[in-house]
Amino acid sequence: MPRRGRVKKEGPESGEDSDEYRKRRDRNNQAVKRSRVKSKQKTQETMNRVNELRNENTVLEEKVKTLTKELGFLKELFLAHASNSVDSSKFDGIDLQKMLADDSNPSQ
Amino acid sequence: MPRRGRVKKEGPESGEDSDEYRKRRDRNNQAVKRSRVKSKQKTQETMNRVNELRNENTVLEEKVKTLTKELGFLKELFLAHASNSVDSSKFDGIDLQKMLADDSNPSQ
DNA sequence: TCTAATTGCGCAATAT
DNA sequence: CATATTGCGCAATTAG
Repeated sequence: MPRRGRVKKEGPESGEDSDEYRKRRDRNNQAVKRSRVKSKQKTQETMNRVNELRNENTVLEEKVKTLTKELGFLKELFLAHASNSVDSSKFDGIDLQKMLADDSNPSQ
Repeated sequence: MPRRGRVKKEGPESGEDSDEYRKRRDRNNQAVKRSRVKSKQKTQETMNRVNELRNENTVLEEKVKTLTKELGFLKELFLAHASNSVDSSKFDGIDLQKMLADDSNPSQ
């Protein structure tokens, strides 16, 4: 029973003509907006993350600098006072020889 | 000398009809593509930057950890051997009293 | 004023 | 079957 001008459905494509089509389009447009907002937020958060990490990095670098200076000071102090006769074997992963070496970066 | 069928310009809107209009549209479409490619690249680079910074951060944290441990070791070593009679005033920005204090984070 | 770059928006194809 | 994502073109706006 072929009714109407258009035979059956005229095609399952997205271009119906109105009514249900329009409803679907509107909902998709909303989805598109949501998706794009989300995308922009993510991008923004990533940029913020870069700044956070750069700050943490700066703090850590200063920390390393300070610790290195203090370590150098203590080494010199230690060597100046007495350079041998130590028990050691009390701290893990530390090589006394290396640590007391005169290079400014023992642990690398 | 008004030529052509349309009187003058028919309106400065973007919808001329063809020819020059089409040319402008095509050029704009190209510009849009370039702009979007660039935008995506920038986003990608930002994400890469985050990873780089996280790695640097990890390295620095390990460095701080190691230096802190070594420093603790040397302090104990120093205190165990001799806890007084030092000249100091030889290194800038270092407070010997604080440094030799028993807290594990002297410089903060 | 013109051109290129950006940006918001809707459509449709496609991915989830 | 519905929503989410994505490429694409249009037009308005911005920047140069």
